[in-house]
Amino acid sequence: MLDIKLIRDNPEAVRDKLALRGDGYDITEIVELDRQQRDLETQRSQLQARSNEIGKAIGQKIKSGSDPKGEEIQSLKAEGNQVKTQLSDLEPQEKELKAQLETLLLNLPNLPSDSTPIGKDETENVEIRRWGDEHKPQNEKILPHWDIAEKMGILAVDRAVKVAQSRFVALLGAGAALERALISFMLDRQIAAGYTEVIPPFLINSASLQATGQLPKFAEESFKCDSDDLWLTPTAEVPLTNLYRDEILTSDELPIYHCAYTPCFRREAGSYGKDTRGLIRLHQFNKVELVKVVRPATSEDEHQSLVRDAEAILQALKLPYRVIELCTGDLGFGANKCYDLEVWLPASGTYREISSCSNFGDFQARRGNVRFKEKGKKGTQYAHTLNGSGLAIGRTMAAVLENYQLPDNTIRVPEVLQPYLGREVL
RNA sequence: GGAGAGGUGGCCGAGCGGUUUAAGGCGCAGCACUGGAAAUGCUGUUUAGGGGCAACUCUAACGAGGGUUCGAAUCCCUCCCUCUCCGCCA
Repeated sequence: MLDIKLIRDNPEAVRDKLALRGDGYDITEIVELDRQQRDLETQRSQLQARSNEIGKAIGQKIKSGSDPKGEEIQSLKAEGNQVKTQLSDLEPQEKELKAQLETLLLNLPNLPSDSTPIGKDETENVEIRRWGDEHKPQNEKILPHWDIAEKMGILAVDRAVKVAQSRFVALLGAGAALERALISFMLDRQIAAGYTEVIPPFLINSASLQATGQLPKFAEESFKCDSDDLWLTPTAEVPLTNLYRDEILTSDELPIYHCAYTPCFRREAGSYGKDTRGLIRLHQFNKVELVKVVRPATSEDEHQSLVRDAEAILQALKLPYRVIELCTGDLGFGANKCYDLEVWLPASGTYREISSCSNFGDFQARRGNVRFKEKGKKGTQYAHTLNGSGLAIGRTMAAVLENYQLPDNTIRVPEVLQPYLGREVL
């Protein structure tokens, strides 16, 4: 959520920044509603003050022996009633304005950072660096990961669809073992890099989803448990960031680094027909996520190191990848700056997103009321939140199945995974 | 799921219709005392919004939301959460 004071004081600057994301964001109504709301608030609090005076005066007069039925008190009561009538007229108006304002603000995306490249859509994203060209497999007859997996008997698609529906899979035998090895490996690495592991709830309430930005705008992307105010987690970003919702942290608690393995559930609405085969786009997938809660002054550096922590996994697995910086037109709703890591998938000859590392600034902290207090300083400040995949497991599995494929339809196990799997070939 | 008890400031805990402007304690910070410390004393110690250049000032908040009243932490209703016992359960 953007700071209403920022919008109030610099509407033009906010407008210009939002325009970099594309059309359709208008703050005119927000500015106007804010003005009306403050007018009403001033009136209301003056009436309230008078009402408090009257209440206090009656109390004192009764205490000092006045007749509660006497004329003096009766006329005060009459005035109290009159004030109350006026208040009961203003209050609902102000409430309504506040609710409208809140809705508009919740639907407004974050402002892109000054350093985010300007562009209209994904075609104008910027490649920052590339790693591991020397590890790209030279074999030209590499099977897509779904073919090799079915040949190996480690992936059951049709049977999983029978159990759930399309875009669900089951892993068997070495497939399940590889998935589990990847999870353990990634967690171990990120813990060694300084992240504290968390196993959070996988069902999440609405307030949490609103804080991180999935609600209200993107309700159709998540699975909801109908009879409860609970949703299946779309990413561990939500439960991890929300651990600190409505808290005032002390400055020595920051920075907070968390990593977590969770399954992730997404409806993938609007992507019918896209990536229908394999492990790329599923309603349920596993992910190891990184989340940071930091001081504002450090968040840009923390963002860079977060990206490096995610990259370290790809490097350890010797999977070729590139780092893309998203342009203003492709930036996610809550991010002010974002890098995607894209892994090389040789069967299709493309790079595919395997991690997305975003800096949210105080956008989520404001929605979720995550604040901290600097020792010796007055008042509180919003923390900055960041997160990134470290990494998406299913897509990593796909990348391993393709980049480590051997001509005899077996898979060489990446060196760093061998201790987890106890073998060199699957 | 059944029965009961609760939810008050950073923490403990009193208050159960009117100087509560939330007692008292603990903790924390500053000052005094001290060679230094402990102990002691004094002072201070929430958050958010509005107005003001500022000093300051008004409003709101006692789990959440409604209601009764001139006035609600206190009474009524709904919901959420915690604890205890019983049942069920990995």
